[in-house]
Amino acid sequence: MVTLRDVARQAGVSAKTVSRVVNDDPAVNAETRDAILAVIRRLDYVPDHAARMMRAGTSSVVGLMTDVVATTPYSVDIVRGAQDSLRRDRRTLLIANTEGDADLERDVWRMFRAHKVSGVVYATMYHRPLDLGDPEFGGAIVLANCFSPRGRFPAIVPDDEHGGYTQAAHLLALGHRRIGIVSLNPVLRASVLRGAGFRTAFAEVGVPFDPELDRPGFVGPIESERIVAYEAGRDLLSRPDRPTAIICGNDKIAMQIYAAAASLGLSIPQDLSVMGYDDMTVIAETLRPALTTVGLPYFEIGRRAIETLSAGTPGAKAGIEPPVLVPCPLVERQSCRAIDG
Amino acid sequence: MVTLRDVARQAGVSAKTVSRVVNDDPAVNAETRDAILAVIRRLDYVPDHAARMMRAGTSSVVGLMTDVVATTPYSVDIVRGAQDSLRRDRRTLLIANTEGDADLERDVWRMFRAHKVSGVVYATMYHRPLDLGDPEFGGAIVLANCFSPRGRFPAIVPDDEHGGYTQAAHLLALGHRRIGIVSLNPVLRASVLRGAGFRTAFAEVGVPFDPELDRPGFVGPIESERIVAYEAGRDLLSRPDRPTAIICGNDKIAMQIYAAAASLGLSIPQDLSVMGYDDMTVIAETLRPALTTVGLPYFEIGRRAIETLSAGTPGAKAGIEPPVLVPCPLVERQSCRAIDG
DNA sequence: CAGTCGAGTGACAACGTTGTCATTAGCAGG
DNA sequence: CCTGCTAATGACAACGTTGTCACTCGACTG
Repeated sequence: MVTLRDVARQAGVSAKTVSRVVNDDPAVNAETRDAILAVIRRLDYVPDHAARMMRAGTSSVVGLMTDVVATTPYSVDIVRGAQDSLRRDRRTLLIANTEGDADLERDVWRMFRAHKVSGVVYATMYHRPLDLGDPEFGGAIVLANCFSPRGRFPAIVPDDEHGGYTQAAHLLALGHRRIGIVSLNPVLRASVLRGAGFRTAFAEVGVPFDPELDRPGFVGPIESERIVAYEAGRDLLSRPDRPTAIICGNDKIAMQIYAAAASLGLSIPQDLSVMGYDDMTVIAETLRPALTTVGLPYFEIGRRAIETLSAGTPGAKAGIEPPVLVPCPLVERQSCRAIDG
Repeated sequence: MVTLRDVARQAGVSAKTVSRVVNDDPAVNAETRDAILAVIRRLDYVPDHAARMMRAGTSSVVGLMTDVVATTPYSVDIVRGAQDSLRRDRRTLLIANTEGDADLERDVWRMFRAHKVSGVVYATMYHRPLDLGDPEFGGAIVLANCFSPRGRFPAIVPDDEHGGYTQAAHLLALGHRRIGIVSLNPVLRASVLRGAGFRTAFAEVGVPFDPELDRPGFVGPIESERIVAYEAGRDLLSRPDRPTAIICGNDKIAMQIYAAAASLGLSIPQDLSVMGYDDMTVIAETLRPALTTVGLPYFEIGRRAIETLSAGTPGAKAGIEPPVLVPCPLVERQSCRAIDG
């Protein structure tokens, strides 16, 4: 292994001078610097992270803790977003997931302490409140896709309310007035927020919100919920005054609405416009016609989480700060069209 | 920060003795050990990773390098599998992705060296050959979901050939004889291997392989390919001698086959059995009827990769060793049924 | 009883880096 | 010429841990 001293010996300078060059200390003669850089390249010297970390008392590694990665496949974009942001200053990501186990979580905090990570992002795989307890962690903590009830930690979450508004507003702008809703499990925060968004949009154009047209697409306790969007869709679409558009709680629901429409001989978007949520490309781009939907900005959430960390919130905040809301963009494809006449 | 010396002082012993306790060295008096453990718990002492790493010259961290995480959402299960295996010996995962950029990849190798990772898993997001060049990395390297052309590194890959065999054999066992195929982009290795699997299964029951019934579901260069499974499906299903079952290259293709069948008034599984591949639960469990498919064992691949690392292959192997094949299990749901008569 | 052994423990150095402080040379101002 | 200054560099210690070696103290062997 090539060390600072090896480089120093080869370059005929002291270790400290090499250290200065490595750390971009301006107090080094230009010629000396060039000579040392040449030796570094020749020997392919890489500074030892362990030694730096020991001296510095902190490391260039950021911890990422997740609950369950499996549930929504695209939520890993939080990880990609975080990495994208870290790469710029050559920092890296130490990842651990807790699988929802409290003991494991405590171990992970300990491990993060052992590694002297400079900060921790706690990311959940669906948007929810999170009580972090007291992690006894010295560095900064940022929540991604979740938020602490009393606002103790900075949090970055998707703007579900505005996302719901976007769904409804787009269909209303296309002239739809009878709009069905097949929503997420109502226990989910996202479901509640989006509902509020619908209502705002409906109210803005003076369309009454008809509870008859609002059905849950999932039933049962979360984690073991069952999707019933197909039945809900058939039900809505069999009504004499069937809706001309359906807002879905996610793209899976939309997928079943497509099937329900097909089973009743209805074509999308001629007879029915469908609006999804999540922008799971696997579904949205594969459906025929491709699905117009609202995206979950996971990548951006991950990126912002790291930036918030770097901005340096030292430890838990005493005051209450509301979560940062990241907008959910409309992704237009072919499943919505303007209503005739 | 609580150090070994703090614990030692509190317990009235030397630092070395505490070190022994922390490292499960048996040469410590039982009472001394208990006393020290009590102090450790009381002070919540966590051994400093940096210092250990510096002494040891290696760390308990394993590097995971990926090309592009985004493409297939479930391939992140490789990460989960790896973590599952690492957790047992309290090791952790340092993750970096290269986004396919060679410069970035070189940086990542350097970073891994700086961190003295004990080994590296290189995971690709679809099954493909990978030429690693000469990473100048001292530790063990294992490939996951990819393999080096000359077998220089141990590799763990899905057994696509047997997966293809499984798809065909299951339908043949149900009595199907006219079986259509809508396959992956033929440039993919998986596509070739599975094709060989089909042929074996067909040959075993003496059914001729009809190239007329074999259509690509994707066209165009990879990364910008276009899915045409819907058209391929309608085409196959409009034939006078239409197949009674269709084998799909993945679950997205299956999804379009469902749509194609619906557009022609055919019901699944009464009129047509459909067999997927990948077991993307988002699709397979949401389709009506739920999709019978073959799973990609990403979790297991990740787990085995770590185990292979731990088994300790020191550096690159000179000899050629074939990749380890992990079976792709049949996941039965409701989209295939026995043929009448 | 002297010598040997093993169990238990501690002193000390070393890992690679960087902060602190000291040192040198060169130069401007008095 | 001396003082005070800056730019450039180096000597040294310290970060927290653990391997090496040495030590003590009973117990056992011959």
